[in-house]
Amino acid sequence: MSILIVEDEKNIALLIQAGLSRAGYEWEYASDGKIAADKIENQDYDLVLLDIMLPEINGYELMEYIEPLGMPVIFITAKGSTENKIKGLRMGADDYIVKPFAVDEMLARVDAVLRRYNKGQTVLNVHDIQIDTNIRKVIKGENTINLTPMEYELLLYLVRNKNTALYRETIVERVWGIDIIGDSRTLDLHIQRLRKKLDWHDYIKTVYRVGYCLEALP
Amino acid sequence: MSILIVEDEKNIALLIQAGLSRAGYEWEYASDGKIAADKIENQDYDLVLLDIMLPEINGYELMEYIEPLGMPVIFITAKGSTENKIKGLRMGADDYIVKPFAVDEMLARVDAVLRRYNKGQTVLNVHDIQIDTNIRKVIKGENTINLTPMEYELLLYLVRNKNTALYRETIVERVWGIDIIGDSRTLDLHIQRLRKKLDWHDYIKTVYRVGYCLEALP
DNA sequence: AGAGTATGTTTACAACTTAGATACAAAGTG
DNA sequence: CACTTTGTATCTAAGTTGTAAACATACTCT
Repeated sequence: MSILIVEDEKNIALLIQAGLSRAGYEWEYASDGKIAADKIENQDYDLVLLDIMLPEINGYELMEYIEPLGMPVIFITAKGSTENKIKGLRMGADDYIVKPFAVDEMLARVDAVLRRYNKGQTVLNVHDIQIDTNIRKVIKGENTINLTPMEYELLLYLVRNKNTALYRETIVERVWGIDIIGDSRTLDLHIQRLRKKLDWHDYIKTVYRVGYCLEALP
Repeated sequence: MSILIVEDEKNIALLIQAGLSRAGYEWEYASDGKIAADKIENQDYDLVLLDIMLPEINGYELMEYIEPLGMPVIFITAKGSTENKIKGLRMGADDYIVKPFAVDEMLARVDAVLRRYNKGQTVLNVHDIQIDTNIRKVIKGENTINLTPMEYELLLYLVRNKNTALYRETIVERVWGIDIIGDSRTLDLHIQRLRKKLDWHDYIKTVYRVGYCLEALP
């Protein structure tokens, strides 16, 4: 699952990148329209996140180029520019996000569009639980398990990277955001809470000096 | 299956046309009310997409003309003009779309209206209530529940997106119109009022830090 | 093997964020 | 003008999340 980010503002690009990584998506990055066009020419992406305001080649021109390829596009627009939204949607975009946006909301839209194109999975089954990403619900047998937002994100990250030993630093970076400083027991704590709530003491292994690993059948 | 688009803004007309074509519908286009009236006189359409703000003959006048013919109408209105929405629906429109809109949302409504007419179904059943979208009436058991316009629209949005965790921002944007600023308890308040009136405390779930989700059987 | 150290687990709690409740004011309607 | 609808302000309740500290376990090295 590969997503192309086309965005000239570095900060926003970083924000998006962190979010996508956290959700377990692969991504590539183009800081302007030219680079984007090159990349698209050489590779298929499952989705393009496209800022409208770009130097060199602007978003609309790029969209004309993308549209015939049938790649889904979510475009990013500044607040209030209703005209832009209409123009973008008219040109075949699948959805839009208004800057500034919450990362989680962006992820929800990404999920929705991918789902629509049958590229995304709504329900994940791991061991004895079911995760419905549509309603952010975790079900074990008959019971719904109440996870807090952070717990849910962490679980999702583990599940999407199951059978991989994940470094603590990586997990923290991907789940919490970019820079969390130094040593902290926060991750451990959340792992404990997950193990307890899911009764997954056997499945979430600690890998000494590395981090954690969710073991599950592929 | 033929749809008439009545819309004076070229951009939006193009947007609609592209969407309908993509979804495999035939369509014709009228850029003002006069042309539309002519076309309707000469041919039956399965659905009319009607902009309210038109030069010459406005949307309401045209609606009076269409209504006795029994053609389904979805009208298109600018953001926020709740008044227009209500007036349009009172005059017999089947649904409305707020500009600017996502193409997929429009297609969903088109599908819904056509389906409704084919099967003669104007009623949505969710849990213990019935929503008659033709007359904007909500019935629970024996009793009619009096919802205010905003409550009704919020309910409809929830019902149309049931079993999906919806972000507060998305709900506000799609139900109220586009740009509502910052933090506000307005949505919460309306959710509370809905829960109370429908006695749906169990069905409308709050998803902490995300928004709300209407749980219902698919 | 066993002491010593590094690393992970557990518990309790305080700070913080978010949602709900209530009252009320503004705006629109008949 | 009475009445409904809708949104804001404000307070309260509830839920979440990270820190600290005590405790337990795993590893290392002699």
